[in-house]
Amino acid sequence: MSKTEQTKAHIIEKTAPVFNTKGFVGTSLSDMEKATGLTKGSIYNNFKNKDAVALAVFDHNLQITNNLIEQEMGKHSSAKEQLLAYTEVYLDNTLQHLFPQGGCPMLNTAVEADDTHPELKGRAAEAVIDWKNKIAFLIRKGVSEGEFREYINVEQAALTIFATVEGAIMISKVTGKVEYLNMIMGSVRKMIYDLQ
Amino acid sequence: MSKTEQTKAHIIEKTAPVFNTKGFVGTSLSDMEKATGLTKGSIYNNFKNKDAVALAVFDHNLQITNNLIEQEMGKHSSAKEQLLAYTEVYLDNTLQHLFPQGGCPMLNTAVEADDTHPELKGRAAEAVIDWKNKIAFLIRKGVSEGEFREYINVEQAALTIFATVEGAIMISKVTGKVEYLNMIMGSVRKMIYDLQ
DNA sequence: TACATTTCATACCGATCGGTATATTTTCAG
DNA sequence: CTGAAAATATACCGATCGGTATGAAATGTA
Repeated sequence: MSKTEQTKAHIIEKTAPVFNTKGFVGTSLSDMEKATGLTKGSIYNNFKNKDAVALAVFDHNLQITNNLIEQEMGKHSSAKEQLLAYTEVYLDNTLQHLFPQGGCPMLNTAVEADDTHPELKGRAAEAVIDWKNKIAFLIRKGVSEGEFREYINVEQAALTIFATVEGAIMISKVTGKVEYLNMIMGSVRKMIYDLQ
Repeated sequence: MSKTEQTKAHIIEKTAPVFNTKGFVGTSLSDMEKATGLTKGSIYNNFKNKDAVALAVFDHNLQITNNLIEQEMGKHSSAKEQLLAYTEVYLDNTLQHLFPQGGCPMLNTAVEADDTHPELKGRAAEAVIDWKNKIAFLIRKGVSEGEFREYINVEQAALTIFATVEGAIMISKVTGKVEYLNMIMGSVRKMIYDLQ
């Protein structure tokens, strides 16, 4: 790994939590200097501008989330248990441990970039659709393997599970009540069981 | 209504959509000047600072949302139909008409103020709990009137319905797909029917 | 209608914003 | 070990940030 690649990775890793807590407009270059221990000159030698860092950071945060969840899913083989593993990640507060201050990067970016930053919005939209498809794939797998009943509206079920999880994160973060997260996740588990 | 009260109302009304689209940090005083047609001097004669305007704007946006939904609910008397009216508001895009660019103020504020603005976060948390309680109240009403089955975990059901709706708004806004909103709202309707 | 009060605009404040030109240091291949 | 290239720091840019002191205009009451 060349020096440039090292520094790039360093900038991304160190600014990622800042972007995830303060948002894109809320994160200044001086914040980035503090987080990285580097100066603007150095940061701008590795990235074209703040936008470029933000986009790289989003990809990074997303990858962390995806890796964690897919790792948990990998521990199981049946569709039902893999879907349950998805909710387990939030129940155990594992994700909260990875993003102790910022919450879900997908949710944060989607809500902020919505009407302000088309490029980030596009990335967030891709990520959302990607996750919808992952959940849908698992449901279809469960159907074809006889684990779930037939005639499920797969898209609808996948979207609903995903929406409920993201809503749960918002609610529990803003109220500070972990029990809310657990209760809603209980409902999501029931949704998954009801696919049988 | 005195001049001050008129101007205050004018500032709140005109800056409300700006705050809801650009967020708190993303909205500058010059944005507020443009939106109101007033200068800083005038704005600061009516409000202590930007924070004070933002808080008043949040209350205003919340009131608009609440008024609309409660008005729709008022058209019905049974708990089930009142709950369905809650989802109807989003299905019909009525709320989108009120907030054409910004989406749900509760969601936006909750996500942004989360780790950055304790006062706004507090307001958003209150609003979230308030809505959870409103939904819970309706469910309890349905139970006591024999419309819904007994032994429902009311808090859980209320939180789940609310979380799913907010998640749906996020997903459909960022992807630009109204059909996603409609599909998830279909699931919420089913949740309500399943209370019977 | 006179006049004190309040509302609003102008002009300004220091601080910080994102970004860049340039000098200095570090890296690394020959 | 040398020297060119790359990486980093310094110093600076104009613009804008949130906020304020002060003077002009509108308001409302006696």
